[in-house]
Amino acid sequence: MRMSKLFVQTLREFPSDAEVMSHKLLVRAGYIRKLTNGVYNYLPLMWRVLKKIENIVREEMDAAGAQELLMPFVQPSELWQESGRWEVYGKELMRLKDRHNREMCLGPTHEEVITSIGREGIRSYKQLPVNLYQIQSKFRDEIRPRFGLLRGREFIMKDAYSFDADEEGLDKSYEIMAKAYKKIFERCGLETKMVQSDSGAIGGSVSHEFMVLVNEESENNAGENDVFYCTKCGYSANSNHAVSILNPAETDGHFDKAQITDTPDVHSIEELSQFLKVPSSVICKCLIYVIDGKYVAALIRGDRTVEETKLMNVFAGNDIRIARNDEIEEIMNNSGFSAIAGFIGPKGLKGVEIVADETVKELKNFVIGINQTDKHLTGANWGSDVELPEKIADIRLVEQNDKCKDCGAELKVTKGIEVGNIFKLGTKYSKAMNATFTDKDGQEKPFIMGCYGIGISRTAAAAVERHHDEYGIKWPVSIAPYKVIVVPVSDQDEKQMSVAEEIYNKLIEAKIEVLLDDRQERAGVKLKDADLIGIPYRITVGKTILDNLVEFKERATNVTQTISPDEAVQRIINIS
RNA sequence: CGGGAUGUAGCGCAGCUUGGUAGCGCACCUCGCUUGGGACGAGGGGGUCGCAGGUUCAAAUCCUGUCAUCCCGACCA
Repeated sequence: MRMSKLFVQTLREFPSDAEVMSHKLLVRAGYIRKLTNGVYNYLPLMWRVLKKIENIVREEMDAAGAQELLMPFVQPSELWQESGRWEVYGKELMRLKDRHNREMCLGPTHEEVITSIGREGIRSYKQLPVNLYQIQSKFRDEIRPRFGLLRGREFIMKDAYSFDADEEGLDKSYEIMAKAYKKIFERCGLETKMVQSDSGAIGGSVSHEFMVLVNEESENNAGENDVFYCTKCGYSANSNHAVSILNPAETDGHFDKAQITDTPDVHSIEELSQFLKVPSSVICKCLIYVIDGKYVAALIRGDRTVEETKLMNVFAGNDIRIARNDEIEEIMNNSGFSAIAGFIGPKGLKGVEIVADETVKELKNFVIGINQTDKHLTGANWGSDVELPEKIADIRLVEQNDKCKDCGAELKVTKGIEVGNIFKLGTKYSKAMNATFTDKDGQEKPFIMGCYGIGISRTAAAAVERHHDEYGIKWPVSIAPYKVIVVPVSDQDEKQMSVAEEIYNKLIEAKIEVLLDDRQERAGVKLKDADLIGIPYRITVGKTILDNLVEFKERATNVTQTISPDEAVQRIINIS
C-alpha cells in the first residue's frame, strides 16, 4: 500500500478527551475516531489489526473443534423473557421497539439466542458435544464508557457456547477453551494470567478471566481490575472473587464491661478508633446496602472492606449499592430509631436482612453502633449484648499480604485488563428455556452449557497498552496492520525513490504486507509517522544508498542496522 | 446516581471578567524554497461560537433552560 493513498490522518497532538495511552495513541495515529460516547469508527489501519486478531481467534477456535456462525445483532424480547433476564439485566441492555411496538434489544451477549439454536438443532446425545462461536459487535449501554476501546458501549467480541451431555463433558469443553485462549493471546503478543472470577450477570458457577497485567506502567493505569495472586502456589483471582485466610488482628477490645459510650460527632471507623483509642479491628462496622431494592445490613470487622459483588452473591442479587441517607432514615423510622449514618448497628433493625462477615465472629468486648446518634456500645459481646447474625459469609475484600487459602503464602495485587473470560453455565439457560436433548437412557435432559468470550477490540487496545513508547505504538508483528514500511528519505532523490520502489515491489511479490511512504513530505514527518503508527519494521532508504546500504529498524527495540537492500528484503521475508 | 469541569474551524486552544459584528498554532489549498527526526516565506479557503429562549440599539461574552462530552466517586456508618 502506498502511504499517499492510505486513508489515515495522524495528529500532531494527543486528543484532549483521552486518558489512557491506548486511547490517545489509537486516535492520534489515525486508527480510530469517536462517533459518539463509547462508540468508535474503526478506520482502515484499525480494521486490519482487528481482522488480524479475529483470524488468530478463528484459527485457534476452529482447531479446538468449534464452528463459526453469525447470530443477529437485534434480538426479540421473548427470548429474554424466557431466560428471565429481560427483568434482571437492567439498563445495560439497550431496549427498543419496532414499528409494531414489539420489544427488542441490541445483543449484549447471546446466551438466549444460542440456547434457542441448540434446542432446535440438537436432539440427541450423539450430536454432542457442540461448540459454536461468532465474532460480532455487541452493545452494552455502560454506566460510564471510558478508556477508548477498553470500555466502549459498542465493541467487537468473539463469543462461543458449548453444549454437553454431562458435567464431565463440560469440564472437557472448558479445559479445551482455556488452552485455546492461552494460545490465542500468546499469538497476539500478549502475556495473560488466567484468574478465578465472579460469574456476574451471565450466571453460572465456575468462571475464569484472562488478564493482561499492566501494573508496571505507572501513569494512567488502564487496568480496571485488581488481581490477587499467590507468589508461591499460583492461586490468582479477581478481587470480586478472591478469598484469603483471615489476617490476624487485635480482636479483643479490652473493655471490662458492656456500656453505652458517648462518641460525639464521630462518624468514621478511623475517627472512632482514634476517639476510643482502640484498634479499628475491634470495631464492628455495620453498612447498609440496597440489593435489588431490599435493605441489607453487612457487618464486618472495622479494619476490613466489604466486597460488594461477594455480598450481592450472598443474596443472589443483580444490583447492589450503598444506601442513601434518606433510605437509612426510612429504616430508622421503621425500626423506631433516629440515628444517622455512622451510628447504625444490627440490633433492633426492622425490614433489614443482616449478614456478617466471618471476621466479626471472633470479636470480643468490641465496639458497635446501637442506632443512637453520637453513641456506641463498647465492650459488647455476641449473645449477651448483640445477637450474632445467623447468616455468616465471606463478604470481605482481600487485601495485599493476606495469606493464600491454598498454601498460606502472601497474596499480592496487580492491575489487569480483562481480555477474555470463560464460564461454566451449567443448566441455567437450558433449564429456563427448556432446551433439552435425549440422552443414552432415553431421558430428556437439559444441555450442560459453557460460554467463552474474547474482547477483540479490547485485545487490540490492551496490546497498545502493553506495547508502546513515547514515540508511538509498537505492534506485535502478528497483529500489526502492516509488517514493514519502506521510507525513502527524499522524494527528490531519484536513486532513493527507485530503490525504495524496488524493495517495495520485491516485498509485495513475496506476499509481505508492506507500506511505501511515497508522500511528498520531509523526512522528519515520515519517520515520526512510521514510529507513531507502529509498523514493526522500517527500511529507510537514504544517502547511504550510494554505497548500496539502507537502514533496517526494528520498532520493538528501536535497534537500527545498516545493511544492503537485498539483505533487508530477505530479513523481512525470513520473519514469519 | 452524586460531585467537578468543558463545549469557539478537522485537531489543540485563546477571546468571555469589563457586550461593539471572531482570532492563534497545527492540518488543508496555491506558489517558491527545502529533504535523516513533525522546516521556512508569501498568498488563500474553512466557523449559525453546542442548542433554545431572554436582557440589550448590539450577545461567543450577561441571564435562564436544555443537550452533549470529559474527569472523580460509587466504601461514609
